[in-house]
Amino acid sequence: MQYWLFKSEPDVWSWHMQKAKGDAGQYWDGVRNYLARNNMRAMKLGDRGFFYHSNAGKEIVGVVEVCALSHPDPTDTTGQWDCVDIRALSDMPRPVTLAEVKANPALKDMALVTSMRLSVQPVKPDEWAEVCRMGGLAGF
DNA sequence: GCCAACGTTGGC
DNA sequence: GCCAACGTTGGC
Repeated sequence: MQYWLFKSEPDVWSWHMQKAKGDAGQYWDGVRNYLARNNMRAMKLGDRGFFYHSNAGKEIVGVVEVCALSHPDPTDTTGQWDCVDIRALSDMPRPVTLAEVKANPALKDMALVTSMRLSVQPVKPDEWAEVCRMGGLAGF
């Protein structure tokens, strides 16, 4: 299993809205960046991801699961952009802020810090475990 | 609202 | 294929 991080502006698509979709999940549309697209193409069913609120928020608020493999983005007319579906699995008991991530030496190489603008990022297993620990989340 | 970082576009 | 101009993202 691999780990990822999905960024969303809460004004556009929030964790609250994601959770309201329940187990059916939601396709992650609107990605128009090749690296982010390629990351989604590499995802497998059951891969886990953090849900991050950019701009307003700047914190990791929950955990999601990939529930549909990469497929054409329904909002794209050019045929070159894809998306996966994700569903909410759990809240972060304590949201982990960007400031906390930056302040933690163990997370200094996290893509959230080094590739600030990438909207769909890979997360290493040790980074995943550390963020879960910081957020008070066990069993993921 | 500003601006730095950085990805994309397009002229050559 | 290089690189300058431009547009967008996202932290502050």
